[in-house]
Amino acid sequence: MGEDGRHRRAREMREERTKQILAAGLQIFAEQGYHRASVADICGRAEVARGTFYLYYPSKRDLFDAVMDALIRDLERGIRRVDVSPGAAPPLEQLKQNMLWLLSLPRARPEMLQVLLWEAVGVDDVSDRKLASLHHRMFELTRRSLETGQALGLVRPSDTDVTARAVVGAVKELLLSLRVRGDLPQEDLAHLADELLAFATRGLLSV
Amino acid sequence: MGEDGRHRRAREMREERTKQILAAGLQIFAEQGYHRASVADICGRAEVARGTFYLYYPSKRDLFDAVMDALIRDLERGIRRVDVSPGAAPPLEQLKQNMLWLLSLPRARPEMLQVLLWEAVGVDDVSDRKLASLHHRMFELTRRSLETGQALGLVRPSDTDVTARAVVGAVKELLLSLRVRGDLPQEDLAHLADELLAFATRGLLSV
Amino acid sequence: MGEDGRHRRAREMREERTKQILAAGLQIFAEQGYHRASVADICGRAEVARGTFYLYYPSKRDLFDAVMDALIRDLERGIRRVDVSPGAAPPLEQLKQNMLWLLSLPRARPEMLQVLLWEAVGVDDVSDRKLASLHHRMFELTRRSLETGQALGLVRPSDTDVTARAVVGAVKELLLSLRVRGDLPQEDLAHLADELLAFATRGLLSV
Amino acid sequence: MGEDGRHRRAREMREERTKQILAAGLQIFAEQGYHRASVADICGRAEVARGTFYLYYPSKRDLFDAVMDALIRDLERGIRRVDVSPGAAPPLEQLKQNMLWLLSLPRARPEMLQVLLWEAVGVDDVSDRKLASLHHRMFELTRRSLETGQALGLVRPSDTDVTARAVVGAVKELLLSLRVRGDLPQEDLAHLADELLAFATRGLLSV
DNA sequence: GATGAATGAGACTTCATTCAT
DNA sequence: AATGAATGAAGTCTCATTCAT
Repeated sequence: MGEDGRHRRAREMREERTKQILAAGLQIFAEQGYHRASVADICGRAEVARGTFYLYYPSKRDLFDAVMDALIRDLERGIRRVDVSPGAAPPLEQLKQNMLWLLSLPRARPEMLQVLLWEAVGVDDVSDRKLASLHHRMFELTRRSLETGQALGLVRPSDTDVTARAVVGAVKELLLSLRVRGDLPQEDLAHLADELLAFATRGLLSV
Repeated sequence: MGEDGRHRRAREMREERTKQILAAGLQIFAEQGYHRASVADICGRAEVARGTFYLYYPSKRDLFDAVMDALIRDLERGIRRVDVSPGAAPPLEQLKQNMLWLLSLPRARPEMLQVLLWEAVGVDDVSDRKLASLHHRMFELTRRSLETGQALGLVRPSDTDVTARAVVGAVKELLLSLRVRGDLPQEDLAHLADELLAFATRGLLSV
Repeated sequence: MGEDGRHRRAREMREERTKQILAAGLQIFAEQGYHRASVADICGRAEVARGTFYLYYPSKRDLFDAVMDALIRDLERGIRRVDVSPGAAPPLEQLKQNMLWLLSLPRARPEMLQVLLWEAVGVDDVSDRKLASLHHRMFELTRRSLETGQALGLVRPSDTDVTARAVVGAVKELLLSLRVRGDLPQEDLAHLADELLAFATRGLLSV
Repeated sequence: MGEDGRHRRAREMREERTKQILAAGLQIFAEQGYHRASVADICGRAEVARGTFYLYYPSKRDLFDAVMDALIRDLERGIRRVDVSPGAAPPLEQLKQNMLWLLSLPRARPEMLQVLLWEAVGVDDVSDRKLASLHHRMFELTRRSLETGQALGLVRPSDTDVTARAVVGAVKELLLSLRVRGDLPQEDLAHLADELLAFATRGLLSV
């Protein structure tokens, strides 16, 4: 139908614009943080007028929510739950894959980490809850993995509530420290992952 | 003599007020973060007029700096460098003492952690630099301890650049997660410290 | 074409608003002086919101500069340098024309004189420099005219540094005194000009 | 009486302090103008506490009034009315004396001129009225002198309303221009006075 | 009387959001 | 749908004046 085609076209353009503003928001929020970023900045980057902005997002706050939601979705999409079914790759190998993917983020998606690990922190209650919730899922994923490992006899008995947090914290910290050093060669990522896994699996003590 | 006394009195009162406003700022910043906290809020908490505020701090920004400086000073004061001279307590014991002290902070100084680990993040370049600097010192402290441990044969060979970050991250994460649960019994702290140390020293794998 | 028209229209409206606020500023500054005039007053007179003001002028100070610049431009535009080329009107006649134009200002542009001769005095260093500069140009114009007159043998020898100032001062004073009497008939202006010129040319003494 | 002595002493000290603050006010107002001068500045110069200020003057505004009043009194005290009684010095000589005294002011009392000719201009309605009133007395003095001169046949017929203003303006202008050049030798004053009187008596034209 | 810390009204300015075109 | 000029609430900071000591 002509009607349908026109409608579809309109919808597609609308989605296009929505994404365009979202992308601009991501960039600006990553560069300046929520408070220093002005709606004018974002419109400038998105190359739309200030009024247009409000046709697509009800407020600066809502755009920030959308940016966070998109980042969180992308982040969680990349993480593979460890598969312990018979025939799957060894759990440690799977872990390392996850680790490598995470460690690739500072290079591949620097603004993602800049926003999720830094600029979104303490913005307001809503964003804090979003972060807490993301964090909680990462933590639970880790904790359940550890418990599975314990059930399989791979992981020594421990308070997974504590150790899962320690693991999550170690990873976050490494990502945070990579966030600043702009460029690091791919080979190093493997080294980092190895070191991190060695630390997590065998600890620091010799023998 | 009388002159001296009057001067001393005046100075003391000035210091008192300075601290009073600092304390109010700490509370308000911890509760609301830098951006949502208004000078009026802080004055309300400190029970002084708005003009009074500016007799003691040149601006809201400067008060925030002072708050951060005080917190960082308190934090670093509490951390004891591990003493490896003969006759000192065993290094792990010393580490555990540090850990226990840190883990007591969510209870003893909840606003300290709220500000240093959360609200000060991403406020502006100055506060970010302060945090980065604090963080760097913590990291270096840890890294040097690990290197000392390696030299003594206690710590297995590893890239201390990575492992030190992992350790710092694990501790930060635990503090961050304790920050929200207001009340936790003293005995648990020892358990947490033990678990954390066990994780860091022996890793996760069984055997 | 349509693009051009829209742009031109927008530019015109912008210039209109700029002038509208400039005019309001002139009125308010003339009525109240720089310090008692608030941005709110000016916006009230211009019938725009406070925020609108800052779309057109970066600050109250800048508006005052713009007001002064416009007044100074208008003032200097009205003054004709005396033409001594052969065939030109007699110098005294030309002087009288200038004088008449100046003397018309209290009626035609009362706020101009109110601001330039009164309210801008002592506002701050920038405005003082602007006034000094205007004043200097008036003085030099007068001094050079006197020197030309001396070269032509029309003006008696004298220290033109002194006499030029005296002339400028006499004119300023007359303008200042006319500033308050709102209404005076046009014919009087000719009388004033005649008296002033008679004073300046022949002095006070009889014979 | 002891009582009397104590009271007198107290009164004298009060007057002393009053003058001390007045002097500080004069200096600060001359340096910075009314609006930029803060009560704190004045107290600093007077070496009294801020509270003390208000024991002697009800407000900054009132101090400014007092400063102006003192300056105006000093100024008018120095001006001698031309004495036309038989046996008195020739009127022009008396005029020159007045002129010389006025021209000595930029050196002798620079702050007086700075305040009366510049900083007090446009401060507010009260100070404007004071200036207008001073000005009016100077004008009337001049006008009556001219009329006396006309009655004696010394001064040519003219609209004294205009010429008196011209004379006052010329003098003011010269004072204003001297205000800035800090140092000029005493002999020059005579020259200036001569030039000014020559201008006023004989005008500019040759023959 | 002297002090100076405290007060709070008031000014300027920013910027998220609205609205007429 | 798109524009961008206009809006005005809200926030920071200054400084003349008051008041407890």
